[in-house]
Amino acid sequence: MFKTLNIDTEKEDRIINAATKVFAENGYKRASTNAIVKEAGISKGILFHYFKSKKELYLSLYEHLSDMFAEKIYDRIDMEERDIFEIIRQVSVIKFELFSTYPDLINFLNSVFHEIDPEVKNEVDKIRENLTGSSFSKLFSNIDAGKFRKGIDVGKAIQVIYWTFEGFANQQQAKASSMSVADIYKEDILAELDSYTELLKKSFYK
Amino acid sequence: MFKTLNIDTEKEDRIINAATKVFAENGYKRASTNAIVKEAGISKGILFHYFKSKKELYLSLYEHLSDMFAEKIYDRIDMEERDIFEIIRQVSVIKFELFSTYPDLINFLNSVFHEIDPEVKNEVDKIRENLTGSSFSKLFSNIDAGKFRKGIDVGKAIQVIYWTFEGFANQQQAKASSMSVADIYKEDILAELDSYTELLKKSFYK
Amino acid sequence: MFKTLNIDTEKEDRIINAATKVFAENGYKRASTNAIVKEAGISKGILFHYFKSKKELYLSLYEHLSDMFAEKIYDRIDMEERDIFEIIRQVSVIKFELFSTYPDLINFLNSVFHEIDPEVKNEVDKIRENLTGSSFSKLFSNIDAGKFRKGIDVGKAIQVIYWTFEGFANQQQAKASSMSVADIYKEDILAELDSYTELLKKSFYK
Amino acid sequence: MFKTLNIDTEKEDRIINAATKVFAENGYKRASTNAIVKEAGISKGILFHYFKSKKELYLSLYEHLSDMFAEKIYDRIDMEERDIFEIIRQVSVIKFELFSTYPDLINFLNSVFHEIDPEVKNEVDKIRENLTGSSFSKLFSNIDAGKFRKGIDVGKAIQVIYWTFEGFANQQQAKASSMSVADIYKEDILAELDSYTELLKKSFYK
DNA sequence: GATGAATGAGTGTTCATTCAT
DNA sequence: CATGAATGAACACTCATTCAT
Repeated sequence: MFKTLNIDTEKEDRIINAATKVFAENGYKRASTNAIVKEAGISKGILFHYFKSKKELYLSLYEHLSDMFAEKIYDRIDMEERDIFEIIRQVSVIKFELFSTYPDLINFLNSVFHEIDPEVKNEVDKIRENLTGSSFSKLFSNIDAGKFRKGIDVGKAIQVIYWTFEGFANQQQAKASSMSVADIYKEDILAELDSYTELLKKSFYK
Repeated sequence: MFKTLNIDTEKEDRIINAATKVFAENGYKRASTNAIVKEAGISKGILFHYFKSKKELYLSLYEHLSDMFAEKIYDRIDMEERDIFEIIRQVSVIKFELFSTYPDLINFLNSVFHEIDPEVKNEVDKIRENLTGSSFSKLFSNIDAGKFRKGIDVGKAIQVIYWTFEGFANQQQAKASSMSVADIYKEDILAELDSYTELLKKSFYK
Repeated sequence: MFKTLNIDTEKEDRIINAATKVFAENGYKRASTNAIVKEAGISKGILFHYFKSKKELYLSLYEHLSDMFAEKIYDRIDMEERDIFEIIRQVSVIKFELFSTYPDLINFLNSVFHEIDPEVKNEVDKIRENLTGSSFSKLFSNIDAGKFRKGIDVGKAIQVIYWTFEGFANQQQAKASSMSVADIYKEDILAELDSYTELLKKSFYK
Repeated sequence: MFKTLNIDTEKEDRIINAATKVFAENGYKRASTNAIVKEAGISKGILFHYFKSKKELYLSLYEHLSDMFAEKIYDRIDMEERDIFEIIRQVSVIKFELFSTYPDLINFLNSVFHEIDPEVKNEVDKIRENLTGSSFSKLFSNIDAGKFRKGIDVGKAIQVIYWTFEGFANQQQAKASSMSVADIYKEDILAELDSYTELLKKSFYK
């Protein structure tokens, strides 16, 4: 399942959504297959017919959703863009939108990122390497270094920019966890994000 | 326990160390009280005599270790220092040293930071607010804004600096998880850290 | 199935072989119909189309293989022979040969013999009575009692001879389970068997 | 448990008896820990507190009961006896008595003997080697070979005697499974046993 | 005839928590 | 204070059997 296109997409979707939600809310260990089948409206047996173990379900789901996530990003991003701020801004906007549309998806990917359960940690890391190794570098491979001021180590500057946007996203998400989803995607947030962009441009660019 | 000074400090220490280790390695849900009492060499009964539930043990431990952690930082930091890079650098160095000496402590605090189990998430957040709300602002309350170039939003610049150091620390820790502890605290790391300092100083300072 | 001649003999054979193997290795309860269909390369549905339950498959298989086994014995045995040692020796040799050729068959029949699962025990016993009741007595009905020494209870002597060969066979099989099948049928074994024959002849015969 | 004397002998006994019965009636795989705890009147948890798995329970039980069984035999047997028929007769009588008193015990040991479940087969064999290796040879080490007729291979004769009594016991037990326990230990059986003794003595002894 | 997805009761095992000693 | 035996609900997973296709 997940790897090949399936006719019974509707049931597949129900499993994906249910598992995503339950894992996102509880982490690997606490998430119970009982909760997943209940949420998906399927029987215990069929879950283990598709996935031979909870672990396999978790890892398949991670791989599937990571792929899907990357795909959604690349679908909408302008690959000709060579300004790093513009690239990261586009990514941020897409992430925010995805979060509004599929909050569980993002929450699941975040929770996988920080999962420490030894039962899955190693495999998660292995999958992550395959994915991000390629995608991260692809995203930033095309940057126009000519825009940076002389004397600036461009590689490190990119890191600083990346960490800034990451930190900002985390900060927003921490705030968001106490809001309703409806309030999250706002002009205010983008405005604040842009003020960071401005600060860093003023500092790093010619 | 933990709040009041206890005569039986030796047993208290054994519990702290055992619980820290087991929670750090497994997260809240997967950590079993059996593993903790075994590691600590105490009986099941006495653990639940001191702490009325696993949850209370977890939260008390978090509060205790957070306090201890903050204390260790403040003990060694030069509170007269007004240069933000110097402050953060000091904090970073202390963190690295603590990690070498008490790896479980840092791993526990990190795992708590990312814990999503609904059974403890809310209380963890509440405790965190109490701690960081005060300590973070105290650390940075004294910053000399005069060093920043004109037109720079100092508050945001501080955030950028903070996120940079945080991102750097995470990056190092990810690398470190595949090294032996002995190899972690090295001149190389500090040198690289300093190159980020230099980059940011060049960009933000007059 | 099994009772009537079937056109699709090839599929029938695959089921027989698969079920024999899986039941032989695991006993009734532990043997799973999944393992059988997988081994046979057939679908779940068709197995339950042919046999309405696992129990029926097991009992039919037992009956079928018992019949086949008896048939193979009677096919090759000299029915004119009236010396009990010669008869039992012939049977033993045929058994050894069958075991080399169809180890699963013998292992299955042995495992059925000792099966204690209440779900099948009664029916197994009933089938066994039908078979051995007739075949055992037929085999020994023709014995030449005149060869035995006076004063010997011939019926009991036959029992002793039978138990001896049975005990010997079990002993060899226990040894054999730690050997490769290739090493089992050997002159050594027959020589040892003959030394028991000699001992009993010397003791029971005139 | 089982290895050391326990104060709570009464509960231990309930577990032993319950497990013996359930395993005896169903074999390893089919026996359910649910049935055992119900029969013993204990909770699920405490069973797994004493024995970390069903497998460990099974093997411990086998070791314990084998020991106990051997002990009961050696306690009552006359170790000075040098006549093999007398020795085997004594053992048979004790076995029959034990079977009347503790039918589950004997049934359990028999079922273990023929257990083929790969999950326990190897360990069972290992335990059996430890036990029977020593006890069987001890029992027969003292035999008076002078009583046998010249030309008789004494070692093989002993095997024949042993297999005869074993075969007889199996035959009786097969009959017994369709009788009530009350009818089993009877003069008739011993009389028949003695007629086999007589036959073999007449044949093997001077 | 033939498939294999689907069911749900059943399994062995874990675990926070209690309580008699 | 201190112990660890005891509980029972919850867990991941299995499996004979059914049935729509």
